[in-house]
Amino acid sequence: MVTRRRAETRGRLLDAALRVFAAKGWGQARIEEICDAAGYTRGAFYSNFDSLDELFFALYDERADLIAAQVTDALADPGPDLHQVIAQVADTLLLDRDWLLIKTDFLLRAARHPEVAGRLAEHRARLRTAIEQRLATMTLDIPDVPGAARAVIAAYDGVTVQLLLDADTDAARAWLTQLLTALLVR
Amino acid sequence: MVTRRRAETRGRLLDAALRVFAAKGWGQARIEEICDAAGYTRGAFYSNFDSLDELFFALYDERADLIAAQVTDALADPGPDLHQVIAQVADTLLLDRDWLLIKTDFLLRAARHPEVAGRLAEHRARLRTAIEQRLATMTLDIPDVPGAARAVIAAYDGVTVQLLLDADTDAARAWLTQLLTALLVR
DNA sequence: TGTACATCAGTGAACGCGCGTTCACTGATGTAC
DNA sequence: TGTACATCAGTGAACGCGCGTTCACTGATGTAC
Repeated sequence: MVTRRRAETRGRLLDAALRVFAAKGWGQARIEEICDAAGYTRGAFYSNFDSLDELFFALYDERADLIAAQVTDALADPGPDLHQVIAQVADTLLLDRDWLLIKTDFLLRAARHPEVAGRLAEHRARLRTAIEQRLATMTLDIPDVPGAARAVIAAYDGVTVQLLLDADTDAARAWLTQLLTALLVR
Repeated sequence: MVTRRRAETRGRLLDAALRVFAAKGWGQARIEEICDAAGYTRGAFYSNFDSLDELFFALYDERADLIAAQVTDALADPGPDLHQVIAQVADTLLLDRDWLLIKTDFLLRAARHPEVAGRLAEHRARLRTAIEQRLATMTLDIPDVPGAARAVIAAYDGVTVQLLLDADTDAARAWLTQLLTALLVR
């Protein structure tokens, strides 16, 4: 049984980790820094996690679930208009620059350590499936739905790079909307 | 004056750094590991560079110049056919997974440390300009050339993510070709 | 071309700091009566 | 609801390893004659 105190400590450590990992990046984030940010000493960390990697993975899983749920949610709304759907996707995917930073750190880990790649692949597959299902129910004819879904993901990844560089979320959303329109509206 | 010996050592350290940085990533690459890979001891490193960052930046600048020159070169060839140009761009940009890994490390550094972002922005601007110039001379009418060039970059970035994950260069090229065709051929 | 000398480039042992990890401890939390 | 006790969660000092950095050194390279 997990006591309330324990769950709270774990939660605060995860929240602090999100901020510290986003700011410093995996490999530069220090255990003590995360504990400080969460208001604990290092022992609290070792009482809840075996290693920074475990914390990083827990954090990734937690946020990936959250994002996937948000996207699925946004897409479940049966808006009849493709432009509306595109705007929804753009808004939902580009919410949080901190998450994009962490996700990119994770991408690099997956690229360098194939045994880690599964987690990321799964998350991407979930997003892709949600998008596919939405595209399939559009009134518009999309000849190659799986291809179109992959194109949406590629556009998202491409715009992510730009957003990481210029930190202009509004511009990124407009840009993603424009790209998706070009890709999906023939 | 830089002696031949010195230039060779520097070159070997840069070559070794490319491999080690690609394999381990910035932040995990150790000075000793790079020196070992280059066939030197740590003193050689300190005789040629002040810090790992300086080496990393030197490496980035060197490769960025090389890639920019290759792209400019490939695009200078006045192939009359858009499809041909697209294939050339796809082949030239997705040559070297090691470079993509390092570039993505650099992207994250730039995202977290704006004072570093200039170098990357400059490199991207060079690529974009080369693409713009090529698109402008096409016989086809492209209504928004700067926008199309940015779309090419976004597609490249998006496909890069996929290539980092699955390490399938051929698939990535085919995929980039397909995306560029969808974006440029209306 | 050969020799002698000066300078330079890379060596590798030594030092020390940052940080991960451990552990005896204490105050907080939950349970039994 | 109050008290006594047991267990648990987080504390923080201490340890030690990995690795960045220094520096006295030596063999390599280049120059002068």
